[in-house]
Amino acid sequence: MSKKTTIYDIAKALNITAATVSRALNNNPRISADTKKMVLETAAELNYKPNRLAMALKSGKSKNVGVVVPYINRSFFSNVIHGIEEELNPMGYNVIICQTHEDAKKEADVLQNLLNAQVDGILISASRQTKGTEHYNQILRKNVPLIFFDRKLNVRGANSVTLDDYEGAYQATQHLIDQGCTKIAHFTVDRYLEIYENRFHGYKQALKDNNIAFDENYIVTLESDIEAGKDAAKKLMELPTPPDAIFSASDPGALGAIQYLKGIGLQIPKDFCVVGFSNEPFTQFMELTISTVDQSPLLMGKTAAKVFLEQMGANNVKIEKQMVLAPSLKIRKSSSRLDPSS
Amino acid sequence: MSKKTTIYDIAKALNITAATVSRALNNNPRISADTKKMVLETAAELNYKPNRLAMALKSGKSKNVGVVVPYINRSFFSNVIHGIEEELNPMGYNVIICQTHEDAKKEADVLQNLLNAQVDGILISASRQTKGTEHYNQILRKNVPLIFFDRKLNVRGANSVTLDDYEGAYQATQHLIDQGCTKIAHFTVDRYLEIYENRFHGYKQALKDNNIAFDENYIVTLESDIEAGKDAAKKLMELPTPPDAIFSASDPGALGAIQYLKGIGLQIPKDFCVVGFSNEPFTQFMELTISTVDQSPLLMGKTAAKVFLEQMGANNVKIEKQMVLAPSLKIRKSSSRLDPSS
DNA sequence: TTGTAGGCGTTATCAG
DNA sequence: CTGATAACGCCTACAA
Repeated sequence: MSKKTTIYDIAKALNITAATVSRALNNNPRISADTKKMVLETAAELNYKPNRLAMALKSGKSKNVGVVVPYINRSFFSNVIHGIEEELNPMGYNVIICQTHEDAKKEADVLQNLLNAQVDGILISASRQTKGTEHYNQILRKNVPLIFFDRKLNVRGANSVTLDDYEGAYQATQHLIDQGCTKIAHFTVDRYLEIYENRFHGYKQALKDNNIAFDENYIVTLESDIEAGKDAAKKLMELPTPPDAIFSASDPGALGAIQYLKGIGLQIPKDFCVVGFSNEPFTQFMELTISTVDQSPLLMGKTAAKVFLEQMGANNVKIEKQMVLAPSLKIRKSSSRLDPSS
Repeated sequence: MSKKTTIYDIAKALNITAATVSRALNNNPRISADTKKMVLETAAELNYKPNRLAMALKSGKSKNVGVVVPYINRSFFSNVIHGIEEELNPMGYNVIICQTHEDAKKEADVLQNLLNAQVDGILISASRQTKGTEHYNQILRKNVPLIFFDRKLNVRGANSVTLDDYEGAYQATQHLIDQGCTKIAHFTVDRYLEIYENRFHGYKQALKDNNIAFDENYIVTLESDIEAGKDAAKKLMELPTPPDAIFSASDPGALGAIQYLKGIGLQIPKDFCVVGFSNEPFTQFMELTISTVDQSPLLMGKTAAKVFLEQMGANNVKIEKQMVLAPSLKIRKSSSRLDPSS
């Protein structure tokens, strides 16, 4: 029972040839109903399962796609992956997941590895350290579809599915202004990445549209973690004119800030308002729930997957699609002065 | 540049045969240093990359392993996967991740799918609905190593890496008793699964060892989510003799209970102590940090991966290993009457 | 409708 | 040390 049964075993059992078995199994019209039935029956009896490796080698299609993310254990990314799988598994694709740990070298490695594994496509959210685009061109040169999601780089021939980060940041900032905040600081992460750059611009534009002067001192660049958020908030509060609100491009940054501000006796949202970005689960679990911008990761994953499927469907026609999803501001306690409902 | 270069291309370029090229590439001793050098050089020039599919078909080893979990977007599981990848990627394995959504049928499907994809092994945390073990036997019959982690079922020939849930529960309960609690309730999830059954027994034994009577009314079975936790806490507090502590087998359950208890005016930990299980990230982010039992998911993943590698190393020798990891109680505010630090 | 033969890219077993 | 050949499991012209 250890040896796997092949189409040859079926052929032998029926005194026919493997080619005929293959046709029966593939709904090839050039076969009689009788033999087809017999083949199907004995295939079931012998518990035949096709060897995907052989099919892949023959067809040049592995039915595997690579998904590359900085970290798998981040709510946003694992939910995007969830969306990708939901769309791709029913179409017979398996998903190979790789992490870059925000390391450009590691990213190049896993991409090469995926290429060697003959994946049919690659969906990727670029690592923060990635600067060049040569790895990506190499993928496209091999005619492997490349789809960026969330963190894109500008690569000709690649598709992308991103959030309208500008709009999300604009809404978040406008919301803070609507709450009566006038000295709004901004936490950014890495403006080399479009997503953070766009959030910065959305923030800036909202200030401008409300005739609030932009103050460079209110911009802090920090890692996306709680400790960094605390430090950054401390730094801001030591300014001659400390801010009265923070729009953070990351949720952990927002949480750290909140913890620090409460620690020095400020009341949120009465004295100070905070809005984050990403809608990480913990933002809802806190007693003081945190306002944030939802990125609909599930939808992003599904959309990226659909773009890939289109690409596969289009015979040799190169599609170059840039999709942008709408953000959704979640107003919660950390910024709700006017309407204090959850 | 679209066509991939094969060993034949290298052979042609050097006027030698593909077999020789193969030997050069594989550190086969039966080859001259000269030709080897030339092959390596032109391989680099032509940008040759081995086709893993072909190697897989030839060798019968795909260098892929399947990892099956209920949900990928749960901190515990995504960290286990993280650990698995960290161990397996350096050994040249790719990880194919599948989700069951706690659905036994889906689980059977993905397992079959992984088998068809010729994975070299399967690491799995069983879905809650899975009752039979026939799918698993089928895997073992094909000589594909099967390693359970966390949620195991008893299958002969399979390996497992689990947490000492009994011990974790015992420690948690003993800790509550040490805080002066005497009427300790228990939230369980699904006692068909060993992990929950063991947590239940650990809880029970700790009571017994402290001469506290076991009360069936204090046992509530609920889904692992916040709303269910609230409902369950409500139910408990409506008992003639409500409890003064809860040991919850899940963190969301503990959080829901805390939210309900605070809602009715109880002070935690002064009036009521709560301990959860899993050390989900949010348990540390709350203002009222939640005591919980850490399952060291990263270590669990690495350990499961190592068991797999051992299995692959052992030539035809069947190993059947049951590894048990030690739990680690994290004492936080939700149960710290005596030492109010952290 | 079915059989034959060749090939996908690689490696292993023979000879030479 | 190197070359020829077969094989892994499947598919597909082409021929019968």
